[in-house]
Amino acid sequence: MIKKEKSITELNASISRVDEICRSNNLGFTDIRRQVFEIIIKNNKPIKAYEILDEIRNITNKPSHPPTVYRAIDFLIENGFVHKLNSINSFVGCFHPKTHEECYFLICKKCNLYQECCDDSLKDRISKTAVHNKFVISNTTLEIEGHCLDCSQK
Amino acid sequence: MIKKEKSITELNASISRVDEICRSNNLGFTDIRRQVFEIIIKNNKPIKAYEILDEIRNITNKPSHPPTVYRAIDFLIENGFVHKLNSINSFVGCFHPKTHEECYFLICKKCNLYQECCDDSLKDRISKTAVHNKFVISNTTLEIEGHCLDCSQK
DNA sequence: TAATATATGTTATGTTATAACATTGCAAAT
DNA sequence: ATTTGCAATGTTATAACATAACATATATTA
Ligand SMILES: [Zn+2]
Ligand SMILES: [Zn+2]
Ligand SMILES: [Zn+2]
Ligand SMILES: [Zn+2]
Repeated sequence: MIKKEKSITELNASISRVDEICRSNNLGFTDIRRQVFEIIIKNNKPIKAYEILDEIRNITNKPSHPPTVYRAIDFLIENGFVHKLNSINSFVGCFHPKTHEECYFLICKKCNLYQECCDDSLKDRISKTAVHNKFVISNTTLEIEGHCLDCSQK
Repeated sequence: MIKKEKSITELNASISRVDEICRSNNLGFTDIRRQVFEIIIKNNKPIKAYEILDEIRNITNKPSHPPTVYRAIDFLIENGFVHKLNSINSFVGCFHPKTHEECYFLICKKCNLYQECCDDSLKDRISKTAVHNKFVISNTTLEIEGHCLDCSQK
């Protein structure tokens, strides 16, 4: 059920969409930010900050440092283009930025593939829990780890 | 809605319950493990590993090292006595160990108080999402950050 | 041009967590 | 009673993750 691969078409669409959003919101989609976004979104699996850093170094053949990557990640997260998976200190691209506030995740421990699962009923249920506790949500981390269909059959 | 304080009675009950569970399951509730558990549960708020380490050093007046604390935490988490909050790299005591598999959390960003919110409807909704995606859950991180009633009124 | 703001480069360090190996203490087997 | 095995802890070192602080560059705009 978790898709094995995102197609080139999907990847390009994602990049274009972010490009478009940045243009129309006057956000500087600079070279570094674009590079980091592409590395994340093309990776297909959650990727770690220092892995991104390694790729940047390979691509540019210049010295790069952690703050460069973390700043780009911060920008991408702030604007909803990328999510952080707190349970595994890794980052994933968002395939539907700006369409909702929160994204929830299924993460396969075996093959590392993940899927955003943002159904409204889940969102509603979380809202209700908050309301019931008179709690005002600012952000939600929902990360479901386990095994995808393929991996649980093996 | 988030309770300000756990009473001494509640704390003692928690410690006794863990003691009991360990005894009846032949788990070694050693001095260090007990100390770490007490520090966590008495703290009332999420506590960080190195804060625990500091407390241990204060209590014992002996050199202590990170692995000591992390090993104790691992033991406590494995047995459901303590939870890790991945979104803030902190640890909290569980006030109803062994009564269910997963615990979900409301965490106030302002006053740092937290609450376990393990209602079945939320659990069911997460299960359904997993089933719908043919996904077998091994563990779930659900951490809702925001403001509690008191803090959102200020 | 000068002033301002935004982004990036660079060095250093802070924070969180674990690997690897030595030592201790206790209990079962010989 | 000694040896063996095992679980827990001690200790050193380092890995992995993240940010502070300040310098430099680049682009807008007053
Ligand atoms: Zn998303
Ligand atoms: Zn899988
Ligand atoms: Zn719990
Ligand atoms: Zn609060």
